[in-house]
Amino acid sequence: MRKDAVQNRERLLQAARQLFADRGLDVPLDEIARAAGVSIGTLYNRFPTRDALVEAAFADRAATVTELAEHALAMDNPWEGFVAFLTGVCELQAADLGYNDLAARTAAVDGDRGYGLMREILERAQRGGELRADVTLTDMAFVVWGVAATVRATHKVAPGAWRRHLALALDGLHATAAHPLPIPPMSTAQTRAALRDC
Amino acid sequence: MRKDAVQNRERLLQAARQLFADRGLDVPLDEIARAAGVSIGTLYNRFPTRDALVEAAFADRAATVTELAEHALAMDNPWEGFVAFLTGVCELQAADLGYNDLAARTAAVDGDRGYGLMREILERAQRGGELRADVTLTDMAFVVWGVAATVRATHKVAPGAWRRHLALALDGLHATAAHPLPIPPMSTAQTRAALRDC
DNA sequence: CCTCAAGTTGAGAGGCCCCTCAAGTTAGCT
DNA sequence: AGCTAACTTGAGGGGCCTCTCAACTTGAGG
Repeated sequence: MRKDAVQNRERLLQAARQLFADRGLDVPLDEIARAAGVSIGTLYNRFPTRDALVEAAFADRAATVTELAEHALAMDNPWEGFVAFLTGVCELQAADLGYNDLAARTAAVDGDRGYGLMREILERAQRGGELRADVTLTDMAFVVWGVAATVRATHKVAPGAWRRHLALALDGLHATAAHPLPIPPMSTAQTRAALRDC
Repeated sequence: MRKDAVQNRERLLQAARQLFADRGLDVPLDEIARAAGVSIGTLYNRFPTRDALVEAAFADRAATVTELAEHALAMDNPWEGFVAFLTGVCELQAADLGYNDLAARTAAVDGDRGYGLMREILERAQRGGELRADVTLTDMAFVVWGVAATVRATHKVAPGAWRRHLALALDGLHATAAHPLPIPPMSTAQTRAALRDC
């Protein structure tokens, strides 16, 4: 790849990250091109689809989440690790409307990457006895969807409100709170499908 | 108003209710007109803005919610009343993607109407000791936003999944689950503003 | 310095949606 | 039956966004 192409790619990614962060994943692409000081044609040269751009813009996050997960597993108290992990992910969401949108389409079940770690975090916390035994990995989607919705609604007027939402959700996941759940968890296939359509 | 105008209004409302229910609040208006067998111009004659149409289409819901609230207050067990009310509202959301969208912009704090009843339901449940004492009316927005997000994501592939989400949320609202919350509740002004921008 | 593959450009076609308004139609009164 | 205010119509202008492609420019190897 020619070096000017590399540079343009980098500028596009930076502009995209900025605009995604400020306004969510559906910023017009021509605005990103303009912000990058590059023509719309170049944007399409470097990133043939919006998804390609989004993926490239947030490529680093997978590693970040993995770090969070490892850090969580390194904590002594399994429940606190669980809480720390979810809090960490939600902090990423709250800090970036683009990632907030993306997380809602990606949550939890992305078995491919470091998310296998999430299963460990969850199961360890269950073995520790503080996380209720009847929740599944797929239930984590509810947390992410919920917090994502709260972040979207409140980021302007009450940033940080999601922390209260998350705290309430976590209390609902604590073993001491457990009442029998009305229906079985979603299958991973269902969850995957649900994530797909936003 | 001329009787053909009345008839067209009615047809439009029916078409709108159907399409809103199936596809959410942002169906193209011309599609609604087409489904009603009427021109787009007529739609604009009857309903000058999208909001006017939405409001008319869901005018009955306020009464339904009030009924739910009264029914909840008539229950012996305050907590069960609280649960029944939230479940009822969420059932409305799950049954109609349009109302699901609308609820997310309307939740809880709409002091004007029968929602004053919601405050009663909540406070009664707190006095009863089963609803944690540190939650506020504004916290109900988290439940509605969360369930709305889950309904949107899962209605096709796992309808009913929201019941599990709601059950977990409710467990988090139960007094036995209460751990200190990290931040104070949103003010009603904040909540109102948050509801405004989606 | 020359060359050409690699890269850039931006106007424009196309899609979707909103909203208007001048021309045509009709209900319902007299 | 005639009249008029009320109503309907739908083509069309406008905005916004996506995506393409023929013409142009440039980096870098020889």
